[in-house]
Amino acid sequence: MSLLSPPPSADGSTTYCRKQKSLGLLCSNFLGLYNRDGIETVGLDDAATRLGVERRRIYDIVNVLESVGVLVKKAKNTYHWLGLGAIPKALEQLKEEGFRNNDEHVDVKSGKVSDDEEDERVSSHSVSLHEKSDLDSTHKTSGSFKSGSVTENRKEKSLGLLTKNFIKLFLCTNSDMLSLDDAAKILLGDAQNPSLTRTKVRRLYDIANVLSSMNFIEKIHHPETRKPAFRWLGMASHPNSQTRSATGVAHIESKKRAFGTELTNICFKRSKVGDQEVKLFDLQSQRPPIKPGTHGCNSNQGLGPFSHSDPVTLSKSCDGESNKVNKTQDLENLASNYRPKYHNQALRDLFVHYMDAWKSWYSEVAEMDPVGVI
DNA sequence: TGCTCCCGCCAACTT
DNA sequence: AAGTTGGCGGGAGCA
Repeated sequence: MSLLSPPPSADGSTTYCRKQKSLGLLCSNFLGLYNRDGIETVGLDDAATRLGVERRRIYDIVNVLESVGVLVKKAKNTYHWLGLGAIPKALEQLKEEGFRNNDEHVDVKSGKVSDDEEDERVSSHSVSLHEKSDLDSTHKTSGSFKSGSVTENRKEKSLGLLTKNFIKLFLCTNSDMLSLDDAAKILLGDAQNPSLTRTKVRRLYDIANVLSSMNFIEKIHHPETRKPAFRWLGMASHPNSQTRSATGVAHIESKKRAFGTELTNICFKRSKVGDQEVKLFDLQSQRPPIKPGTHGCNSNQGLGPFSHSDPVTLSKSCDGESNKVNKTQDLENLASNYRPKYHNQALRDLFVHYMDAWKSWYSEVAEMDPVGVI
């Protein structure tokens, strides 16, 4: 049975459950499947078969993951797996790109601007693009595309580019929270065309679900407008960060669906599952289910992209003190293995900052958690 | 009832 | 020409 196949219910039939099919869950399962030692390539057909979904959905996941550096296209149907360790570097590049493009912004403005930027100008929302940083545009990133070509147009609207731009909004601004409306207006098509905007918002939901399943962002509600918003967790994901709990954000433990944050493969009945929802198997951590309301092994999950435990190095959680030591060593090995060799002092400092933050967070978690669990 | 977002059509693109 | 990729929007699930 594939990972996403619905189980038979008591009467032998299978009940359709939308959550089982969510991109967020698919992403978690995808990472659970491939995020381990020895994985070098990912075949799209293989992934689709093993995850029990059609290829189309794999494209969605892969495009978003490629944007954050987890994998890179190698050949037709094949991706090279870089792993979660490549994420910090990818984020740094996005951040750098965002700021760099912001510097070039004047030049961009004088010429043709991307639809994103154009959108920004016609948009009535309050945040200027200069404050929000620039967004990627194929006009700048590729000279090989003829201006106005179908290819360029298609590329401009790609899910991958959209993902990068979405992340840049968080990385290159002071605010760590974006309302759904603002994000859509900044990132997506013609704000004066409701139809186009609606379409683009759908894509934003797709991206947000994947990113939230990886704990890059979380869905919240704006404290004033109560409108849905996304909050960036990736760069400030440890408890020491004041931004995590002291922003005054109204954390609504959403009674609404939170696609992408669910790791539930199983849903016996549509709705009504609610609090009694049973997590049969947490693929993300490769661990048995945790009852709702308890913390146990999962108490510290969900703190940024690092939190997506590598099944190989972290799956032995809950095994006691010796594993805590092993995990620390694993993490240190991981950090040293993936430590970028920055020649840029600023980047080096930034990386050191992240490492310190991570160590600080980890040691705090280790102290809080007597059973050696992340 | 509006928000959310899965699904699959089909056009663009690649081999 | 056949296969791959992925934009797009209809419409169903859900609160």
